[in-house]
Amino acid sequence: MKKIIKNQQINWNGETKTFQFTKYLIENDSDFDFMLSKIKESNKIAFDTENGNGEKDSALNPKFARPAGFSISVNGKEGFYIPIEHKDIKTNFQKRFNEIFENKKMIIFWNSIYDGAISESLYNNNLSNYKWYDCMIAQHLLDAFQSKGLKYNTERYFKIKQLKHNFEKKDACQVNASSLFEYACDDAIYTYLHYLRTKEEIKKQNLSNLLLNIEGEFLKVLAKIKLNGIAFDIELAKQIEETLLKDKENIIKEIIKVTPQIKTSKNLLGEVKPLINLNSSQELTKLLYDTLNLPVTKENKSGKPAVDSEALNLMKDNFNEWLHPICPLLIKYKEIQKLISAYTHTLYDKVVDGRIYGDLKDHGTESGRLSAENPNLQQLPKNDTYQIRSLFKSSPGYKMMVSDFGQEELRVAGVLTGSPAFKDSFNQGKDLHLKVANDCYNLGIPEECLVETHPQYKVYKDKFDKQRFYAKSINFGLLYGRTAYGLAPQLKCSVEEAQKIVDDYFKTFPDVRIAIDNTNREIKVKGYVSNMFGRRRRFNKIEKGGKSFYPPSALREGFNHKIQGGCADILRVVMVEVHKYIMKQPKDQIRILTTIHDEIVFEIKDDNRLMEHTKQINYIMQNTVKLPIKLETDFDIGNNYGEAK
DNA sequence: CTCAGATGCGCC
DNA sequence: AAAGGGCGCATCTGAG
Repeated sequence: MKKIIKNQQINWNGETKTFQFTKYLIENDSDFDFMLSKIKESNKIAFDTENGNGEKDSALNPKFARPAGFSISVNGKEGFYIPIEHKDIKTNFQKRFNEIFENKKMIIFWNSIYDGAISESLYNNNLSNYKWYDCMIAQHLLDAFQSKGLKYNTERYFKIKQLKHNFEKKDACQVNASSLFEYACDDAIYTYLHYLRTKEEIKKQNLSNLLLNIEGEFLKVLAKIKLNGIAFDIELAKQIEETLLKDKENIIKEIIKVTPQIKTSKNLLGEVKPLINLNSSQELTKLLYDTLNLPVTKENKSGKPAVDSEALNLMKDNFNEWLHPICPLLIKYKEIQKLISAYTHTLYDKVVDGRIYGDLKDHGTESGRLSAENPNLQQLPKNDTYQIRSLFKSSPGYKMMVSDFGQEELRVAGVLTGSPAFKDSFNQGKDLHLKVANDCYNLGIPEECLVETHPQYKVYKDKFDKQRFYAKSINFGLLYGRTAYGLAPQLKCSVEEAQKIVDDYFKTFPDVRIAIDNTNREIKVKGYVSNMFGRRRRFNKIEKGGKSFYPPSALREGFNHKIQGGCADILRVVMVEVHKYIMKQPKDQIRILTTIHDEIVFEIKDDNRLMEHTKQINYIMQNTVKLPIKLETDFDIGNNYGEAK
């Protein structure tokens, strides 16, 4: 058994201390038995894996990676590396994987989604019978601002640089275990040390329940989702791409036709090409405002004339006629160009065995929401003419079922403010926006007619359409901290009139004003706000002119955090319960494919239990988190994401 | 060449 | 003092 002993100075609780680290390479069964004897007393174990590229995809995809080996530590002093497949050694230790976890209660990870998925995919044990403590998520709950890498945080907190290892060809399997094991052991050792470092602080900040019982369980669901992937229709994607490219060429021709000022060139095939790059906002600025002399309808963030679709859309005269025919054509061009660049080759390049394995990140946002990447499935266009969503389909023999919470943020806002108008509306099936308009502007609509199923409801809704629109604007503005200044353009009125509308609103619903003021006070006194699950969002003061204060954006973000972050944690709790239900069914009966903030996407076997599962899942979504305002869901079933909404 | 910032745009 | 919260990503641009 190879062994490395090192004494190293690290920062521990603010003091420099000398730690002795011992790192072992497990080479045979007697080494393995020795390791088991060394770890048997502990019920917690830090765990990390090293993997090579599989035949189909990179090591970063747990479904297709190849196991190189894994490392463990039960005390932050000794680390063991258990090799599986390396240039210099190949073992069958996969078969002894489960022995390592005997008598253990908690697994400590740095990025449990990955190592949890690897465990299930490559070691046939998804580790879900144990508690999970993910140090990366702990770190995120304590400090959302800083980077979340293990090495970065080791250097930051322990003031020591972890070993670097250059994987030849980026493939751990092609490296000798004898040269890799010290590096690999360090990952487990430092993961354990980060556990020791974060756990007291987590407790002190009342984040234990959130981290261990909510996040810990939810990460198991995310690991499963990662392995599931989602089926993608490559053939259809190529068809759509062809149409898009053809439409783009036609639009360009039209643009050239109506804008003779654009210089063109002919290539060898005789095709006419514009000499302007329509994707360059800089060149568009010159064209629109210098060459064509169009009026500036909107400025971008840095005060320069905007050339986005919104600016173009405003280039109309008093009779609502376009000031120049290029405007609508450019709007169309931008839409097509966006779809081509984001949803054709970039998507089907990611397909492995017919599926896309994107990432849902549990630590990507300050508000507690999930973020999605590679690709970002949270921003697939909706109702576009090219039907991009239909590219994502259910597996053969399955239906796609999508269920989303209706008006979730407004409901949580109602809970937060305790406003009877909100509670009353949602619990009795009333139209909240019309109810608010009725109270605010004394419309005199009988209360019972506000119920959406009442025969007179539609009549009143149409009659007071404008007032309802005002109320709706301000209800949604509430979620984002919108002021009269921002509300005015939307309501097409002056700032003074908008201010009057806001004042009327707060006069009618004082609870809302109080909730906002309380949040403001919370920020000033504590420097952070917490949502209903204890998740915090922290704020930094700014220094200006000798004064130190929280910027106005902090208030908007703080109030929004309670709502948006509250919804995000409701989703976590709900998905954990849905996942438990799924685990009780026969294998692969139901799969969670992804989630989009207030929506969960499933595929369910297309048999006689499809509707039963659908109803059960929706029941769980509505009833797991009990609030004074009930949660409701809507679902759709189809063969692809376009059909299932 | 790489990289970061700006711009713009898709979604909840 | 700013003037709507939360994201990811394609593309262009200029700097090094």
